[in-house]
Amino acid sequence: MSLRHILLGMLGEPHSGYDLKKQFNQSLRNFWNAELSQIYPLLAKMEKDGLLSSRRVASSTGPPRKVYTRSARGRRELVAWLAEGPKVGEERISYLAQVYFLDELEDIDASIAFMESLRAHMARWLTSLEDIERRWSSDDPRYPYDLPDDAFYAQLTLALGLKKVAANLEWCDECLARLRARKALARETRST
Amino acid sequence: MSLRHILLGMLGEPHSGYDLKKQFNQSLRNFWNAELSQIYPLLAKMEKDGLLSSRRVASSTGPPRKVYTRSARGRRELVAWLAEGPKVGEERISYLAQVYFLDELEDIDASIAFMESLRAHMARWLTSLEDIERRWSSDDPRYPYDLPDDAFYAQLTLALGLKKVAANLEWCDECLARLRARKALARETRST
DNA sequence: CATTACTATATAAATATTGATATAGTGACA
DNA sequence: TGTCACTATATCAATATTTATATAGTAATG
Repeated sequence: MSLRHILLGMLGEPHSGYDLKKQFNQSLRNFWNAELSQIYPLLAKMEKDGLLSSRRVASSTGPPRKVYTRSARGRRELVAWLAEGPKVGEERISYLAQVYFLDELEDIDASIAFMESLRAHMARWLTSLEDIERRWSSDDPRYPYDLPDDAFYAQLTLALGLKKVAANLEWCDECLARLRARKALARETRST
Repeated sequence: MSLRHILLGMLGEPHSGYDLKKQFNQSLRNFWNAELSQIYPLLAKMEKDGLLSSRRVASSTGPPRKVYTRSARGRRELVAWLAEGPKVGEERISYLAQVYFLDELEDIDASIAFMESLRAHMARWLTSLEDIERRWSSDDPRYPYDLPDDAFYAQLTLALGLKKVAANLEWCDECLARLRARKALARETRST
């Protein structure tokens, strides 16, 4: 499991469950997502296990917030996870599984529609990553060089995100070209 | 959930659970993995739900195999999943989460070691994808053009895999260059 | 004929994850 | 005052997933 470790990483600063969910939606989404209904019980369990501590904080905008911070033990567990080395080979990419079985659609136009939709998703995703980059670079004039540690590593993940989404977009275009060629070919074959 | 649909996709041809696991290890691994202990009960459940049918087949190499094939209903469910459009935004990439929190390691040499290990993983991965491509292209002289439907779509996923892993590898090199520059900078700063 | 390696199926227990739903405070607006 | 939108915390039930383990046949080796 990684969510446990991801929360430990996020809780170097105090945050409430609701806070954390917002961070997932804004940036961690790009490599991991979690629902509130998973976050709340996990925070409670991790506190029971001595990895986190919590306190109530009054709020001006709503009910009192329960903010968590990681303990020294929590930090050790996070560091141990990083020290184990990169966890490669556990990736999960649903849309690729779909493409793998796309021949089941029979109708090539349906495949083309699928791929156009995927392309649109990727284009939106790219825009959102570019927005993040713009925001970060206007927040910090040193961007992307000479950043403090946390921003430095976050920038690295963003850089990979940009590269990969751009590769995806290119690939969608190539797929569409090949699908259309295939469609034309099928038409010719039928008419001869 | 997608494993259910992935199994439906794989069971256009009859396969045993053991078979399916081998296919995961060989190629689906690149976008999804599953253990035997998940596959067996799920196959049983899907059969109970009328999505699959099974029969026992004697084997010359070991105990009798239980092979499953999808039913017409199973195929409809697969097609419905594809028709819903691409499932984007559910990706899970553990190693990127790790990079995001790599600043917790404090010691920049530990970060460099992490990234070198990641680079080695990516290099191996790239080799294995290139092997698959070589195998496919020697199996089918028409590769990668003019392929039958199933091979055509499988080839598309392979093409994306190659693109993304290559992008990852490039990115690792850039990261390493930046980490080393950062290390040199830290040394200078300390000595002045 | 004992051991090892490989093929094959399977279950149990523990965890993780999703999807639906409940509850409540605050601020704005009609 | 009612109600809508938003912030916030939380639980339940249903599923999905991982890790460890059990069982057995076949085939080759010594």
